[in-house]
Amino acid sequence: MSSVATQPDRMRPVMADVAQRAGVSVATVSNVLNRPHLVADLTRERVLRAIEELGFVRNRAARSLVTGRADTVGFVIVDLANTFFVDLARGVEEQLDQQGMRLLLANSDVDLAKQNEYIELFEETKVSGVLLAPLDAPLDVARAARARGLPIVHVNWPGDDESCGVVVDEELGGYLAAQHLLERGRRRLAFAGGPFSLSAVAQRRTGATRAVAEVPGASLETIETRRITTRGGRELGDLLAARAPSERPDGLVSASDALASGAIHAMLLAGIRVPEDIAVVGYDNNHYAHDSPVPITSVAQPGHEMGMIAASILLEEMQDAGDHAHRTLTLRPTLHERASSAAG
Amino acid sequence: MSSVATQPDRMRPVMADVAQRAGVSVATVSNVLNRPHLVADLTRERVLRAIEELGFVRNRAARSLVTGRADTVGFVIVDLANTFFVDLARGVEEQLDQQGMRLLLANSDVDLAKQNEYIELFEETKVSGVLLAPLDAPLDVARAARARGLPIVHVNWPGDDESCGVVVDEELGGYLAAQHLLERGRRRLAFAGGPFSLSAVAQRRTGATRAVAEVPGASLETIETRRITTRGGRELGDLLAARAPSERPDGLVSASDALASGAIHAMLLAGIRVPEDIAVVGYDNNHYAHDSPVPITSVAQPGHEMGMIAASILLEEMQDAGDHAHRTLTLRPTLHERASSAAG
DNA sequence: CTGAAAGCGCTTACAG
DNA sequence: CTGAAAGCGCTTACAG
Repeated sequence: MSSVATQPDRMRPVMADVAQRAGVSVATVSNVLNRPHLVADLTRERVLRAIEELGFVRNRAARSLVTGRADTVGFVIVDLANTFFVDLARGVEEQLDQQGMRLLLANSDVDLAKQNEYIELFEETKVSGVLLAPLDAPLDVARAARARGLPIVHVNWPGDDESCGVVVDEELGGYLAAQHLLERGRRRLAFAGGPFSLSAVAQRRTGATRAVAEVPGASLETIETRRITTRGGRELGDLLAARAPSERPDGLVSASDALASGAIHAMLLAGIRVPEDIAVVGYDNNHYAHDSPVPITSVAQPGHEMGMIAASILLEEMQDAGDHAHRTLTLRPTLHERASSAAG
Repeated sequence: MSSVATQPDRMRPVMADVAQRAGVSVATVSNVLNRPHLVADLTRERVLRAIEELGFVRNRAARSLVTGRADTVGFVIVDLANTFFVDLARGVEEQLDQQGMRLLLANSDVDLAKQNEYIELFEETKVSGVLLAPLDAPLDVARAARARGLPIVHVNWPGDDESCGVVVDEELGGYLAAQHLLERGRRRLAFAGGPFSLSAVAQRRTGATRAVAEVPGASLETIETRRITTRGGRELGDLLAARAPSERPDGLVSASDALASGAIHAMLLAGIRVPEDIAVVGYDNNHYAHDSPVPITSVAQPGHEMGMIAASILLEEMQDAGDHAHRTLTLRPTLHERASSAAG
């Protein structure tokens, strides 16, 4: 620009610079990097030294332009603030690592526009595949990208005719929670959570209903809450405390640990004993379950395992694009027993 | 491979395909995408239609190979399970969005090897800059990448002669916490946290010491814990409960909310009242602070703001590589008052 | 307003 | 074992 532009552009060295310094061709430099066994020992050492001295870093853009492949996978995550998804990401990374693939993350933050932008970014970047933990909304952008040949696997969301998915059996989770309380002798159960427009919450409730139907004399009432946070839980606890003791359930299935934690807190303050008066089961098995004044029995979703499985399905799909049969894998949640539902 | 490979390779369309279909040259297709004003209306429409019909997606690798630029920034994060860093990422993304830049995340998971791998991955991918929230360990890989011309800004870590950083004043945070307790009339303070090899913990302690030194008759004891988790907190609470009441502090500065939450839990179980017997201040202002049986007064770090600032410094560094003066920006933490330190 | 051509930094047959 | 050459999919001066 300026007339006295003496400042040399700090040029990042490229393969040609390495080749020149080592006194070989670029093909040989490339071979040292990609098929070192083809190169004579002394040549290889010379090239390696030149790379070292120059601080050469290979340009992946150029590399993958030629090979048509990338060793990177993208993961679009609906809500990183939820540690369940961080567990998922860890599982994915562990599986990918074993295949020498790298993982890049994007947080869509429960925003459909962002989710779509990140899917497109990954597609343009030519990652070799995408993992998508979507929000509860239409997936047409993902579908279009898939139609163009980008392998996409759904995580925490079912697949369809043209894609795979890995989910946890939410219905079973609700069933296990209610069944556990019934086994403990509880008969007047309540299921709390909401809004029921969230499919996971609705399915958990369905499971609880099924368990109760199997036991004569048992009943289930439904309490729809506005949210499944600790605040929602405190409102729930206050609501139960305001009832006459005979009108209260003796077992509570809560759609989240946060909700359970808030409810327990409010009930303890009101003099209701947990588990003696009301036994409680939470959902998610996260820190709320451990750190509540009364440790909470909880349904755990296998996040890490789910991530590993989703990653291996994606790898499979990336390899044999031809004869791959799409499927949805459903994992089983497990119940972790703690004080909040101890035998009364 | 097989002899009857009749299955046509599902070819992703490239610019040449679009050009052919639209009856123009690839240069014109490129112009439609990059400088649409140079192209006649009718031609542009024809090209756009061809793009649409073919489902053409631009190859970023090829693009950035030519331009030498990328519109992507990478963020290497030490621990995504800590919501503070998720807040940070949100701030970064917001700032980047305004400049039309995209953000890719990588979780180093408190693992130095991973941190280094991701820095190198981003460098090879030719992102235009990197944000690094590092672990408490040597940064030579980052330094080397910077020396090769990759702009890197430290987040939650100070800069040095050749790099910028954005940090929170940890010393001030410790000072504010202790000062608050002193103002509430507490005189026998304790600072709990650890290990002190973590510089943030050590600095918070230094701040608490300074506040206590300003008040005649006030004392501060230090309790080094093995970790700053809720479990560490319960051990801490048990330890305090085991002492004779006269030997206990009347104010506790805790290096994290998790630690404070665990300690409060254990103390309540032991019949120690919070805040009457011991007032408590936590650190981080995360969910533990809100959701504890006794809501916890806490020192908040401005994660979102920090992310925005770090991103704008990086953008600045990416633009004028020449006359950029490296600096470290220090943000002030704030105290959020809750029941755990209410006036006794 | 449009196109032919060069070139970004690599990898990969193919000769030698 | 090594190198010359073609080409991956784009963008950008430069002619016309």
